[in-house]
Amino acid sequence: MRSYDRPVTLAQLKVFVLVARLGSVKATATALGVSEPAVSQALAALRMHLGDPLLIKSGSGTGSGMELTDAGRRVVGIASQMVTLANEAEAAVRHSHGAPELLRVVATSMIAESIAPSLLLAFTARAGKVELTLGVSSTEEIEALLHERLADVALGPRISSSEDVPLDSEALLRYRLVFVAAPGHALAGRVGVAPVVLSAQDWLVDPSGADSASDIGKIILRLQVPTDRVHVFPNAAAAYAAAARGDGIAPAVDHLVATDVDKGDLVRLGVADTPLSLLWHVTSRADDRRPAIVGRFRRFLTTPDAMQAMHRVDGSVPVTRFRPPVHVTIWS
Amino acid sequence: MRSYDRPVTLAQLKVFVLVARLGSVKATATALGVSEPAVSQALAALRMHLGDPLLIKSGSGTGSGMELTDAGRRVVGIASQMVTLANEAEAAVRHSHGAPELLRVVATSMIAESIAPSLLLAFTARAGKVELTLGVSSTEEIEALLHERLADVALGPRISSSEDVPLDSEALLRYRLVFVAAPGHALAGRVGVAPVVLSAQDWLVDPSGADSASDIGKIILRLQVPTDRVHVFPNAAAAYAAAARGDGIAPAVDHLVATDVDKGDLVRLGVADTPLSLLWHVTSRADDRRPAIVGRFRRFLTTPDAMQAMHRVDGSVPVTRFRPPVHVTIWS
DNA sequence: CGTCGCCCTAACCCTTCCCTTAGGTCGCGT
DNA sequence: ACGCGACCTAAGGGAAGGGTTAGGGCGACG
Repeated sequence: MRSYDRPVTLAQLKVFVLVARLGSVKATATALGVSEPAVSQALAALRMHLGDPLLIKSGSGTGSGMELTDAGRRVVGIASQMVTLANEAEAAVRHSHGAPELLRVVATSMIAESIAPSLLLAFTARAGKVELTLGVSSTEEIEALLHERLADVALGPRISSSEDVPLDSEALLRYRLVFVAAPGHALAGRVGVAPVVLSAQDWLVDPSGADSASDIGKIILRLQVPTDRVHVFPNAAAAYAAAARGDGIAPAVDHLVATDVDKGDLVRLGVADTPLSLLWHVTSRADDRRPAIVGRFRRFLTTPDAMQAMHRVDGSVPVTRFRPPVHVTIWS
Repeated sequence: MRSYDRPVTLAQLKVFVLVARLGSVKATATALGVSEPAVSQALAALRMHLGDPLLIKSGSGTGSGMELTDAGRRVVGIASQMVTLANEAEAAVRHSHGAPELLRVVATSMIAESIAPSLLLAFTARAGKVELTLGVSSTEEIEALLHERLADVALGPRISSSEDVPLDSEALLRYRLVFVAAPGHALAGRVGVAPVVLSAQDWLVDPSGADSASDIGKIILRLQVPTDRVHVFPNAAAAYAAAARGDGIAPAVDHLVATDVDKGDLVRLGVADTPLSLLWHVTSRADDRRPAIVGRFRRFLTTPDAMQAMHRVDGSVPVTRFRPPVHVTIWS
C-alpha cells in the first residue's frame, strides 16, 4: 500500500513556460499543435501540485492574456532551466560518441580568477581534444561535488578524506598570503600589528572571504572582524584596487600582487605571522576506476609547463577559447 | 494518430543521480524504500531513452558497484540540477506567501562588476523587503530573457523594441569609453592614432569583449582586430591591471579607471574619436501589467541616491548581503 | 443584450509510469 | 562446483499523465 506522490512532469513545465512566454493558453495550444483544454489541464495539474495559480487572467475579455503571479515569477525561471536541461541531456548523450573527453574542474573563486584560466588553457594545448568545464564554488560545496561525482577535479584548499569515499588530495602550489594596503594606510610600515588592531580595520575581500571554510574566510573569522567591516568585491582584482585606493586592508596572494607592490601602489603590512605560507591543493576521488583524463591532468600538474602557467600573473585567455566560469551551487 | 514520444521522467532522473552517487542499485533501492527491480527498471527506461548505458558494472561479483560511462558523466550533472530545481520550485512556491517581492535583474558583465552591486544594495536599503537576483548575460540573451519574462529588468546597452513585445528602454547613465594602456606603451602620448594601427595591438578585455553585441565587442569587431590579439580576462579589473603592466590596450569606462589614470598607472590613448560617449540603458517590458516592483525600481534609478551609487568606483557590498552573481545562459 | 474570445471544467479514452513478485545471468570466493 | 551477491528481465496491475470533445462562466465590445 504505497502513497503515490504525483510528480511534476516535464511536459507540464514545458507548457507552463510556454504559456508564461506567450501570455496565452490558446497561443500555446496552437504552438504545440494540441487542443486548448490540453494546455489548460496541464496548467491545472501543475497548479494543484504547487498550490498556486502561477498564472492568472489579466482582465478577462477579448484580447486578454495570462499574467504571472508572484510565485509564478519565481517558478518560471526554474522551470525554464529544467526544460532546457532536459534537451541538453539528450544532446550531451547524442554527441558523446566520438566526442572529446570531459574534465569537470571546480575551484574556489580566487583560483578560478587567477591561475585556473591559464592552467587549463595550457592543459588543453598539451592534451589535445579535451572538453573542460570550470565551476566556481565554495569550499564546503567542493567536497560534496567530488563525493557525488559531479566534478572530477577540485582546485582549492586541502580536502580531507571522508569515511567511505577516499579522496586523493595533494599539494599543488605553495603560496604566501599577505595583507596589503595603500602606502598611506595607518598600519603601513608598522611591525607586529596585534590582532585586536586588525579586527578594527576595514577588510576588502573577494567572494571567498564570504566563504568561512576558505583560507581567507578562516582568517577573517579568526580575527573576529565585525561583519559590517567586511566588504565583499565581485573579484579579487577589484578588492586589490580598492586597497590601493586606501579603502582598507586586503588579504592577498603574494605573487599576484607583487607587481603592484613593486610599483608602490600597495604595501605589505607587518602583521605578526605574515606572510602565511599556505597551500593550494588538487583533489580528486581516489578510486582507481576514475576516468583516465583525471590521471593525465594530475600528471600534467607536475610538469614545468603547469608550474609556469600557474605563476603567470596574467590570467587571460584567447577570445576563441573563452568561456565564462559558472557559479556552481550544491545540487542535492 | 499521435506519436507518443516518451518523456524523461523526473523520478527516473532522481534514481539515476542517486545510483551514480551511491554507486549501487541495491543501496539506492533501500534508500528510496522501494524494491530493487524498481530502481533497475527506472534505469533501463532512462538508458533506452538516451541510448547509452550511463552506468556499467565495474567488475561483477561480490562488492561490485556501478561506474559512470563517459556519456553518464555528462548527464549526471545535468540530471542532478534538474532534480534540485524541482525541489527549488516547490520551495519557491511554498515560501512565496508573505515573502518579499522578487526583482530579477540581468546585466552585462561590465555592469554587474562595476555599478550593479552598489546600485542594488542602495535599492534594497530604500525599498525595504525585496529579494534581488543578479544575473550576468550577453547582450543578445538579455533581450530574450526580457521577452520570455525570465528577467524583470535589464541593465546594459539599449534594447530595441520588437514587433509584438514592447520594451521600455531608457537612458540610465552616460559614460565615456576610453582606451587605456601603460604610460610606457608605444601609443601613449600620440594623438589621432589610426584604426589600422590599433588593430595590430594586443587588446585586453573583460568577458563582454567576447560578446559581439556589446559596446566593447562592437568596437573590437569594427577595428577588425585579429582574434589572436584579443585576450579575455575573467573580469574588467584584471584587464585594467594587465594594461597597467604594459600587456596591451584595454577599452575602459572612464570614471572607473579615473583613479588609476590620476595615479599614473594608466594613460588614455589619443585615439581619433575618443572618448566615445555611450549610454547604459535600463530596459523592461512596457506592459502596464508588469509587477509593481519594476516601476519602483525604475523610479529609484532617477533619484540622487541611485546616481551616487552608480558613480562610486568601489563596487563592494557588505558580507551579510553578498550573493555572487550567476551566469545566465539562454533557457529556451 | 447578444455575441465573441478566452479560459476553465467534466467525462471519457488510451498510453505510460512505476510498483510489485518471480526468475535469469554473470563473476567472484570458498 | 556450488552458493552468493549484484544487476537485469518478465509479467501483472493500480494510478496517473495526456489527449480528445462538449459545455459552462466571465468580461469586453458592438
